[in-house]
Amino acid sequence: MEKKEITELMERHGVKATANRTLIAEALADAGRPISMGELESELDTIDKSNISRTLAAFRAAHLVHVIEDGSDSVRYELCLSEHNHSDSDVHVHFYCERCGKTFCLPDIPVPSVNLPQGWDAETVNYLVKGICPDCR
Amino acid sequence: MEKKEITELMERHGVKATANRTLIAEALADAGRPISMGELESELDTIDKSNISRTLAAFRAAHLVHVIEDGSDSVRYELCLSEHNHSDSDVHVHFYCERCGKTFCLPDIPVPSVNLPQGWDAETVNYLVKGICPDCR
DNA sequence: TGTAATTTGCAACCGGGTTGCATGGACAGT
DNA sequence: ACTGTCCATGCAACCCGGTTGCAAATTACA
Repeated sequence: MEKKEITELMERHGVKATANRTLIAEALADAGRPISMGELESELDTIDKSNISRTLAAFRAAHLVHVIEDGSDSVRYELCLSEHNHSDSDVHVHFYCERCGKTFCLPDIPVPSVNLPQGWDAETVNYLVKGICPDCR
Repeated sequence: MEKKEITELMERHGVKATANRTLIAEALADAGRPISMGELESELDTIDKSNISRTLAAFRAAHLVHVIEDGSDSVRYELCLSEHNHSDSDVHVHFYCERCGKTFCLPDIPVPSVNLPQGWDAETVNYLVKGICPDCR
C-alpha cells in the first residue's frame, strides 16, 4: 500500500496524519495480518509505547482499524479497508496459530451467521479458529 | 447441582476435592454462566486469589472447565459437564453483553462450522456474539 | 502418630497497557 | 515574523489482572 494512500485513508477518517501515526498505519498495512500493540512496539522502536497506545485508541475511535480478540491476552489490530464506518462489511474468519502465536485473516471465508433467540441483540460477531498454521505444521 | 455430585465430578477427573476447591467448583456451577477469576475472587473472599488462580489452572489441566474468551480481557470459566476429556462435545455459542459485561451460554445454538483451506489444522472454534442481553435492553 | 506430599495464604513480582505531566512542534490570527 | 492555542509526543509513574517464591498449614497414608 502506498504511503500516500495511507495518509489519505487517515485524513478521510478524520485522523491527522502525523509522521509517527503514518508509520504506525504503514506497519499495520505491511503486516498483512492482525498484529498486537507489542508487535508494533518492537517494530517501531523509535516510537514510545504510550504514543502507540493512544494512536491505536484514536484509530479505533475513527473506525480505521478492526479489533480482533484471539484470546492471546493481547488484542490485535488490522487496518480497516472498507470505507464505511460500520465495520460489518468485511468480517471474516480469523485463525490463531497456537504454535507461533500469530493471527491470520481468512478473508475468503465469511462468518456463518446464527439465529439468536428473541431478546438478544447482536452487535458484532467473532469467529475464531485455533490450531496450527500451514507454516508451523 | 449437589455438593456431592461436584466432589464426585472432581475426583472422577483426578482433582483432589479439598474444601476450597469444592467451594470454587460450586461457585462455577451456581453461576450458570462462564465467570472470570475476578468474579470468583469477589464471591469467595475467604480464598486467596493465588489459590483461585492455581485451582483454575488445575481444573483446566484436568479438563474440568471450559475456557471462554469473550474479549473482555479476562478469561472466563464454566464447568465442563460432559464426561469426556475432549471438550468438543458441548461447544455452543457465547454471548457477551457490552452493557453489563456478563457472558452467557446459548446452549441450544451449535457453532456453525466452516471449511478451512488446505493446510490449516483446526483445534478449537470460538463463536462469540457481542451485543445487549435481554436483561439490559 | 509420624512423615511425605500437597494445598494454602501472603507478599513480592511481572507484563501489558494507560495516565499525568511537561515539552515541543504545527497551525491560525494578528 | 510574533504570539497564542491546540495537539502530538516522550518519559516516568502508575494500574490491574494474574502468577510465583516461600513458609506455614493441611492432608494422605503407612
